[in-house]
Amino acid sequence: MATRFQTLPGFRDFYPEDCAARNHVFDIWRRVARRYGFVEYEGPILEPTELYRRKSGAEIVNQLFCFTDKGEREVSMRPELTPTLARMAAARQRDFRKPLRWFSIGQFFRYEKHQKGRGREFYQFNCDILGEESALADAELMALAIDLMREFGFTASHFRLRISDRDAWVRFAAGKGLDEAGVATFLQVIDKMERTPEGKVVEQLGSLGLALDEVRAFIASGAEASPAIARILADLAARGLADYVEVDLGIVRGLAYYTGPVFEIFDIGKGMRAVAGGGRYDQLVGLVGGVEMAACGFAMGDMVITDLIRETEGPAERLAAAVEENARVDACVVLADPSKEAEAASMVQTLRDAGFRVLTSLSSAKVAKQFQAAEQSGARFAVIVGVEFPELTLRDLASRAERAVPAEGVVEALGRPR
RNA sequence: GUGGCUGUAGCUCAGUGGCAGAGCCCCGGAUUGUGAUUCCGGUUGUCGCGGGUUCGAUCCCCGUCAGCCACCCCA
Repeated sequence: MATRFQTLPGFRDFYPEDCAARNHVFDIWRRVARRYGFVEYEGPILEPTELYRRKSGAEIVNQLFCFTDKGEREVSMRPELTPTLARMAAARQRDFRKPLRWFSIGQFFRYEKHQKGRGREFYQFNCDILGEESALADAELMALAIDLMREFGFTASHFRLRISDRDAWVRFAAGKGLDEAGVATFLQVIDKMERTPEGKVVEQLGSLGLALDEVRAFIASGAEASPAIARILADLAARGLADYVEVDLGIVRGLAYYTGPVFEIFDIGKGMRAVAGGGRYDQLVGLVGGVEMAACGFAMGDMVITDLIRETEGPAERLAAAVEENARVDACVVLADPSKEAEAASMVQTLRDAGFRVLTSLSSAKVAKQFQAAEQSGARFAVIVGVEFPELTLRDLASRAERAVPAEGVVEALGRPR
């Protein structure tokens, strides 16, 4: 037997139904982003490995799909878009009025072990505002993220957007006398605090000269600890989105380059998965592109959100409707008399020109077969072309009712293309 | 990177230390221009791969690869 090929580990085939589901997600990402006045951009899928090393450090290379190309260049399949965005924005920063409101939908690659909600290849929606320091920019992104979820069909009972602020933590740590390295260690402890046994947390904080109680008290202070968060909360409340938001200073997203407010969207089911996340990164454009530019943004991957949609009543129905619509057929033209092949071809073209989705048999199948195919296609109508042409028979495939229609009246008889 | 579970027809899965199975799907047929049901017929397997035990292994053992799940990580 010949070798059976299958996808590489962590890579996916998208059969038509999967592709329709993927496009449903893409459609909503794009629709909501445009509603907020964002414009779409795209970058290269292959970048110099150094671009990611610069941003994230040498150890990142272990998680990259990287290789040496035929020109001896060290290159990587992109694992994320932010460094590319920073380069692009910096390179032509004088060409654009600030703030930039840019979004992108693209495919990314990470050399990791494949598991639920995570593959070596995935699609990600990226949405960023560049050249704006106000916390209202952060709030705008959070509102957009919430509206994405609502557009998928989720409600406040399904998810929550949790807000934190790296600045608040840095001020807290500095007030306790921690140096830069101490702050970094401290933030990692906070990041894992929820999943770490209390005794170990006490020990870790103790080695930094901190007590668990004072850290907990700070987390409990919520918005009072951060003017930026207070501003964001007020803005989101004014938009009527308060129900979707909560302050949780315990949220600390891989704080490598975040410099201010950060946020994540979590599903409230037992999964408690993060479906989106982002924050402010005012230093990164300077680091990568050499031009100082304030920036904030967030990303949402396709795998977790699609899992969540399929598991949730409401969003799942919207997805199913989109998949069904994708495969919809309006009419099948049935050739009942072989001598009318040319007339049938002409009829097919006329209907397609009018915007209908039309199928017809590509081989000389028996009429019974053609009807069976028509029924299985899900078409609403069969248009029967036979000896009586230019008179046609229009058959409603669901009700099985037939009526005679002149050839020139078929487009009208079918109604409007959807 | 660590551990658990699973690999048998295109799909979902039975099965037994002694000839490889079912359902579904797919294809063809049941005479003239109408779909369902039904009936008849048909295709497809290195039983994931490699080794070991055995007279004989799809079955037992070891390894390996792949998938799923949990942990680690998560820009």
